[in-house]
Amino acid sequence: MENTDIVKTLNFIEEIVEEDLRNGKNNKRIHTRFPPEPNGYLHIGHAKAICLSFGIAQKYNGKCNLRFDDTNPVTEDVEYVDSIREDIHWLGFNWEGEAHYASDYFDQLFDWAVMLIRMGKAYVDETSAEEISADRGVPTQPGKESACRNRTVEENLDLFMRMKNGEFPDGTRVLRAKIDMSSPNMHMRDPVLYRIKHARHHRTGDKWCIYPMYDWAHGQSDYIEGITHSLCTLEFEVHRPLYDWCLDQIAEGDYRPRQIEFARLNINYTIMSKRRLLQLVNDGYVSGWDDPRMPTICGLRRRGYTPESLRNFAEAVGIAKRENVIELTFLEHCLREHLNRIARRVMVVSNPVKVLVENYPEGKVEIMQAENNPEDENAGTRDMPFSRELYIERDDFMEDPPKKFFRLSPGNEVRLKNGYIILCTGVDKDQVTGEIQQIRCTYDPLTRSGLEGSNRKVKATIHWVSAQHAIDVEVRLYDRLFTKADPDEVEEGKDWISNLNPASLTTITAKAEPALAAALPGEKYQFQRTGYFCVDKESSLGRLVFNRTVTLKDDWAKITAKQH
RNA sequence: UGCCCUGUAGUGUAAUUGGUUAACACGUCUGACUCUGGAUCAGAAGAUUCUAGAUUCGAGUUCUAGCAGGGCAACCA
Repeated sequence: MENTDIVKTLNFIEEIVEEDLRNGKNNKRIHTRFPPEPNGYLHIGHAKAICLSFGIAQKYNGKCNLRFDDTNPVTEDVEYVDSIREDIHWLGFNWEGEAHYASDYFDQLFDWAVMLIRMGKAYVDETSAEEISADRGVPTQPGKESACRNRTVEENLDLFMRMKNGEFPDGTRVLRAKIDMSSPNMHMRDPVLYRIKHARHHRTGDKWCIYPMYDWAHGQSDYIEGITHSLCTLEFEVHRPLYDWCLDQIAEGDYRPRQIEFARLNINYTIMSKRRLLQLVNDGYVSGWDDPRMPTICGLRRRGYTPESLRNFAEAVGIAKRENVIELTFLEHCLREHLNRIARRVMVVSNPVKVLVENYPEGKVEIMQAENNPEDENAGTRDMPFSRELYIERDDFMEDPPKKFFRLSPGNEVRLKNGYIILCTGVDKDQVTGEIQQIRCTYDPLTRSGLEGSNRKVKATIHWVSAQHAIDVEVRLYDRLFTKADPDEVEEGKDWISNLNPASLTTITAKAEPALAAALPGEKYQFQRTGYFCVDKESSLGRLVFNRTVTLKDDWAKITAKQH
């Protein structure tokens, strides 16, 4: 009776939020944001961040903005903007109001930069990029101050205006903050605030030829939007002093957004870097961003993942600052948990072998009733034709079975799910190759599913389809993209590409029960005893294509694996 | 060698904020049940809480010193 309630503990960010709430900080407002750069597709790591920032807002009655961090026009594109919006909605989240863009704030950011110059805290530097980099020094040694560091305010103002007006070519000048060239934090060694890029921006067009850097844009954007908790991944930890510094220069009053960092998601057998995902696409290792093997949200969607399963995964994985590698099998567990509840069951034989039921009348067809989903009593039933010639899975028969093999073998009985109990009487083999061409059986008419005679104990139940009624479908069997848990673990001279799994996609033609003929793209099924599958977007009524989302757990496979 | 962050079963996350027997989930192993070798149910194994000191009646939690891992030296975000 007592102590059965498991109190859901808070993660460290929720603790901070609740403490801020207790202290009445920001008038008890909670406002987060998700700030993707539109230069690639969202992946499951972003899904974690999305669930966090939107989830915190939901939980504490706050708001969450979507803001495109579009300060670098040369890598960014509207194609990505659209996909990002779609993916967030698909995951089940809605941002507050309209989507925001850092580029919406370019005017304000510029004015603040001018203000900074007037305060003597920023200067135009015409040192080359290489020299600036060299002068910044190394972490263990202080940097060297630029010769431009002590220009007059007037000179800086004039130069900055001319930068803005397009008088200088790309890369010839930057605006730098004047902070501390000997800071142990490299980011405080007079960071670049603006650079010249004569590039067309996807939103502001040709209005600007100078663009703010991340550090000069991000905190200010948070500030403008009234963000209270700005959640980001660990690599921005060292930026926080700069984030705070920038805000202190421009902020009036007490309000400050607060940056909090958490550890990014890593999953074994998986890569998450945008650069590498792009390489997989560009070099043709996968068919596109939404290839079902990709960890992108659109790839997972096409693979058959559900938003629920991804949200549950993000919740279960938790939030902390410690580096982590989640097991891919855990993601799959979260997936199965949901699919088990919602997927309609059907029978599909992927590697068929013919069964002849010798004592079943030729030409006779019976209609069997099959439960659509034992986990959902409202799912109803469907009809399955039964006849004299059937297909079963080749793996479900063994001529000379080992001890723990419970399925069909000569002299043994097996139950055909929703059908009859059959007894194997023999096999017909190709005389030359020895390959089994047909399995001979007899059926017991009293054991039809639902009849009393069927209540007999039989060791195993297998799936089947009626040969004359079955339809051919294309099935794409997907497996993990990499052969190594850590794709970076490579021999001398090789790179992560060499760890790509050559068997990550196998395409087969399978025999499906006729009820599947009307399957529509996106629909999710459980092929009984095999796995979860969804109808691919390339599928059509005449030519069905299924993607294997994930296999069912398979204890038999575990047993056989152990014997080797 | 500078600065910052992080070290808790195989994996991830907890631990009433210094309180006694370190919890939960996944995984692993047993068993039960089953017209999916799925699902479900019951149980078990598995941790010197990175190490060594210190403070304390009491330390996973505080302090010091080490060690290990990660991050930081883009006109990327």
